[in-house]
Amino acid sequence: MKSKITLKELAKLLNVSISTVSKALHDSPEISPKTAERVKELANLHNYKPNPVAVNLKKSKTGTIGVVIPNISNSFFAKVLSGMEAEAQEHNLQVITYISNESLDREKQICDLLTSGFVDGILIAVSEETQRKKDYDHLFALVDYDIPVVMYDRINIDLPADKVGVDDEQSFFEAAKYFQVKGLNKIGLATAIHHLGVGQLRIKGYGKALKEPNLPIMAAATKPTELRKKIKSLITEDKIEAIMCTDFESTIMTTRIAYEEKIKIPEDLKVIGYIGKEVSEFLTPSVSYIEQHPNEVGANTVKLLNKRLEGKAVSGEFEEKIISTSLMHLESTKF
Amino acid sequence: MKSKITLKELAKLLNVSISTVSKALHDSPEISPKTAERVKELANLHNYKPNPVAVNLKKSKTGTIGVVIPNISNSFFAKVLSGMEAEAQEHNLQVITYISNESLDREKQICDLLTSGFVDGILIAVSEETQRKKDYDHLFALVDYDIPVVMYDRINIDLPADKVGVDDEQSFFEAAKYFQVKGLNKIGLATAIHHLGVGQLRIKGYGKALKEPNLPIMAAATKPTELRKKIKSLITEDKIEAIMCTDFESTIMTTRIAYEEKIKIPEDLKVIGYIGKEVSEFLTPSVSYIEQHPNEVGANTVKLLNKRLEGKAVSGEFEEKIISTSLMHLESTKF
DNA sequence: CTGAAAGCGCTTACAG
DNA sequence: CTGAAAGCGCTTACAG
Repeated sequence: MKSKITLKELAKLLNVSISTVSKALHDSPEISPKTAERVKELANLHNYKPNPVAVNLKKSKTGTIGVVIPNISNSFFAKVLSGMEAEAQEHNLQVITYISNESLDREKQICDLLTSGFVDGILIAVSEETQRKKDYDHLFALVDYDIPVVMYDRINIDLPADKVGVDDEQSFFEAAKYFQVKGLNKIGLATAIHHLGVGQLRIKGYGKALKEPNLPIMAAATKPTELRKKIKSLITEDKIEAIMCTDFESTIMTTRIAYEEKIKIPEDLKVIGYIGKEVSEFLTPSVSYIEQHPNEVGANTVKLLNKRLEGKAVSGEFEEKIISTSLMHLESTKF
Repeated sequence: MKSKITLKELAKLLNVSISTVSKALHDSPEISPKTAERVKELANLHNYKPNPVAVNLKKSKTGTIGVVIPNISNSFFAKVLSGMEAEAQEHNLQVITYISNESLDREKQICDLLTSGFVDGILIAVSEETQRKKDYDHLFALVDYDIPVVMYDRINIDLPADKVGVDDEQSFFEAAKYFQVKGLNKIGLATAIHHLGVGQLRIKGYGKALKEPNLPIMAAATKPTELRKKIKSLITEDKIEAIMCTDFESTIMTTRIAYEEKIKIPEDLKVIGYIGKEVSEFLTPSVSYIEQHPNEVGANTVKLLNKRLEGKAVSGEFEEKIISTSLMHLESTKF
């Protein structure tokens, strides 16, 4: 790499000391306007930029934050990352990504790596496997290490850390209520993520809305073939009038099965799904969905971390921020 | 943050010099086995890890690479990033992400930031706007700055840099040939990315396969409403027998229009699209697609950069690696 | 107003 | 075999 000019070299060219150059560039009042001018001019000419590694060593920080993402192909997380990146820019933080691929082992590796001092703080959504096995030791290790941690989205772990979540329970409570108000009684639910905290919250919201004579009717399975069978049964045998899907897989599988079984959406079956706008809008028919505002989730996560990094948060006290969802109506809920 | 133990502190505890500790931990032959043992034991006890910022300052590098991503919600790029991250781990490189949101201005900002020394090398897929306006000055500035750059996916720019691309042209040539062998004559193409290099390559491949009496029949538009009208015309008026779609939008829009127009896929219309597996498999019907092996693209991009960072690449000579695609048959190409 | 010195935490050539 | 010294590039308290 073309060797960048350093303070030392600028100092030599100007026949002043390194301290003077550094102070001049920082607009220190100690420096005479004349010298400051000279220094800045030459610095500009040579396009001087302080070496961030040196600055960080001096300041005992890294200027970076680590983001642990379970699955970047999940468009929710992709958008969360985008929101984080944008917000991080505002605070001059660089975002280092670590992808756990929903694996506990990988997540542990990453957490171990993160204690090496690569980052000033950590944003994490735990992996599916972590939640299933309820193995949180590595997370507590992180916190014990006194490195600021903010959990996002998958936050139902009793960890002393800031958290940013989505109002999962409320979203499905409202969705079910919407159907009830419209006079529907047989409202089903399909889920492939009942083992995840967010899935459980969504199911809980649905359950709260359903009281006699509206009993919960659920299809829950992780294995696609299993789920398919159960959803099919809901649609064809239980003859539900509406279905709420907790995740991408169950949503798109539901539309698929309805198509195969010649059940018309929305005429015979209303559908609300957890699915991104880009896909939802193009489905046939388009599927009404819960908008989770992932950009907001990402931005708020970085904001909480930054607050802590800047020492504006009370040590030992933690914030929990919940982002409200919006129910977006497309064709699949047309009455 | 709990202050991590340093070499200095270890040295004091052991009553030896800092140099000795450092050498012992690096298995230097200069150090007696006995001392080495003592040092390592205490280091382990205190879970000593060298401060990466200090090490990097010493070695005049950052240990990080910057990845510029046009749009992380595009699942192709999301998977590329995943491949990069995995490969970077292998080489002990941290991946810093920068998302340009397909904006030229943002891309310029990022490139400017990247010359500040945050990263050792850069992986970039240029934004749509950059390609449209053919404004590449900031990219040349990067190269002139002597920071290693590897372009990926969108590589049709005459920049002296390593490149990793997808065999876009060949993919559509083969797809068209497939239809021809099956005896189809009226093969259409739909595209929302004809202004992008990769789009042009796909169209070119399609065009090469089509010779009299099979004339190209194309629907090309960036605006959704415009594209919709054109695709509809292809399907209903030109009565094409097969359609090839260059991107997610045109693919999913095509299935949507076919559904609305009651044109049956695959009976009346065969479809091949550029679309990810996760969505494709769940569409109704499922859509045959071009698999681009994004993980491979990502991994190879990092490999090329790493080769250069390690000084194993010849300065002034650049490699171009093309990843072959695979045509994946699902329901939409059933004969 | 300017500069010498110390120091962030490490590595390594050199002296003993 | 061990340690003092220099240095990576910067910042800043202190002396003059």
